[in-house]
Amino acid sequence: MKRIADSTVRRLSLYLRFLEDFEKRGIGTISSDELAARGGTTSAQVRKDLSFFGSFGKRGLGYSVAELAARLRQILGLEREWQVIIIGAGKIGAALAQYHGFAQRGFRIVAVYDSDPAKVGRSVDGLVIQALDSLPDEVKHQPADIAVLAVPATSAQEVADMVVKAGIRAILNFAPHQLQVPDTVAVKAVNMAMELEGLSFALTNG
Amino acid sequence: MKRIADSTVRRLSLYLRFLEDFEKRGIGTISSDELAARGGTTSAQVRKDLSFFGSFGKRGLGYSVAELAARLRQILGLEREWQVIIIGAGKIGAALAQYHGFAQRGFRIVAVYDSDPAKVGRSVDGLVIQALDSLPDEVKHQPADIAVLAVPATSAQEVADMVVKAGIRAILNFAPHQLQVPDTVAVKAVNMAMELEGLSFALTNG
DNA sequence: ATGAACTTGTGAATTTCTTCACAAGTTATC
DNA sequence: GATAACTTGTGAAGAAATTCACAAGTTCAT
Ligand SMILES: NC(=O)c1ccc[n+]([C@@H]2O[C@H](COP(=O)([O-])OP(=O)(O)OC[C@H]3O[C@@H](n4cnc5c(N)ncnc54)[C@H](O)[C@@H]3O)[C@@H](O)[C@H]2O)c1
Ligand SMILES: NC(=O)c1ccc[n+]([C@@H]2O[C@H](COP(=O)([O-])OP(=O)(O)OC[C@H]3O[C@@H](n4cnc5c(N)ncnc54)[C@H](O)[C@@H]3O)[C@@H](O)[C@H]2O)c1
Repeated sequence: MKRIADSTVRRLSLYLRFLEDFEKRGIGTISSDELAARGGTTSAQVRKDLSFFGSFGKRGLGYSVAELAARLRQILGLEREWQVIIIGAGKIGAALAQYHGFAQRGFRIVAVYDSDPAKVGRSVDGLVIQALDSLPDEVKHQPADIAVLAVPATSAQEVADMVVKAGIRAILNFAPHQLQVPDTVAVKAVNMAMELEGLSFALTNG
Repeated sequence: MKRIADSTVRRLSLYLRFLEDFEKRGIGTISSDELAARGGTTSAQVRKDLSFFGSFGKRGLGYSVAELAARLRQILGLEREWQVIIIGAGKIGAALAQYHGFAQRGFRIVAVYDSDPAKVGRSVDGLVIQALDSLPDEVKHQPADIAVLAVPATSAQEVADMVVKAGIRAILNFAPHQLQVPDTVAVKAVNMAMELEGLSFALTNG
């Protein structure tokens, strides 16, 4: 199978969100044009993105909202539940642990870790904070799919190394540090400072 | 001036972070190769990115770390301080307000707004939460450059409309909703669900 | 001075991504 | 069942981003 571009995957994720919206409003079918208008893209782009995976529409009519949503969930791997652990129970880690929007989308937060003895044992949103040291054993016992890193930038690399060693193959990194991991591990970074700097650039050179 | 790609700006932001790191460690000059290794890119990419703005290096030697950092700050518009307001003093809004990493990079949080009367008047990290209604007047009085939206997705569009009307021309959106704004307004979105779905895709099709 | 070892800056080549444009298929109407 | 009005799926074209490759410049050792 041809390599799928990151930008395509991001758009699929967007399309799915729109489709769920249409589904909720009881709309049965939708055209690539309507889907494109919502996402700030073009109908050709929508059709091309979908064409990598098959043909899901009906000429003259458009796409069945329910059917396309189901296919996108399948493509994105959202038909199963993913086990997520959060490392770093600080401000951002706690906010994430308390956010129920992820569970709704099939990302179940199963554990929260921290290295600070003062935090271990407390709970966040019903989850008892575990000692970081216990991670390798815990993960052996109850495997996790995705690790969310919400630790200071200075600890991010060592925590990532530990997580990779424990066999976890996907990381969502909030620390402003470029992680070095084997290329069998998928990493996505949420870098807010970078987004702000992008806005700064736009305001300066707009 | 030629339009600069978003991907280029993101990389400049990365380079700047590495340079600051090198600066701290007392390293005086650096080659495009070393800079590239850090960011997971290539030396040609680094040089091309920089070439859009001028030539800052010395052949045979590389770049002066301090000088290049200064030029990047200038290019990105980071020589001044930007006034940032946060709208929505919930879990994520509060985490952001309490985070001092932004101020360090020149993004000064000057106000926090919320529509919930129970929250208005309380403070977060020394800032008193203001009523959303007061935003237009407050902004007239003390202009803000960037609005961070940390409100539920259902309110995001109306809040964005209000912010745009108040004259703010840059938005960082945390709500999982595609904002419609005039193209004079810069928008960046932090969409964590999308990142997680990207990881789900990678794990499924890896 | 000279040569060896580096490194930048940049056109050109290549690869990747997006848009165009249209045949082919569907539905609705009369 | 003929016609009009849509819409998909997809090669081909076009645009954009990345990588190549090398002339030109710098430093250092001898
Ligand atoms: N808070 C924000 O709004 C925000 C915004 C952007 C980026 N970030 C980044 O997110 C990360 C966390 O930020 P925060 O504001 O939540 O910080 P924080 O200080 O509130 O929390 C960090 C937590 O990580 C724990 N920790 C430290 N080292 C650890 C280790 N080796 N293993 C496990 N846990 C460890 C600490 O005990 C603490 O509980 C930082 O890298 C920060 O730069 C935060
Ligand atoms: N918390 C997270 O980790 C997280 C992660 C990803 C995305 N998000 C998104 O960020 C946004 C905020 O999430 P949260 O967890 O902080 O929610 P929250 O419910 O804790 O906070 C939302 C806040 O916004 C305020 N608010 C509601 N409507 C408003 C309006 N019209 N104007 C001003 N304020 C208003 C509420 O009073 C509340 O204080 C949501 O869109 C959520 O989907 C949050």
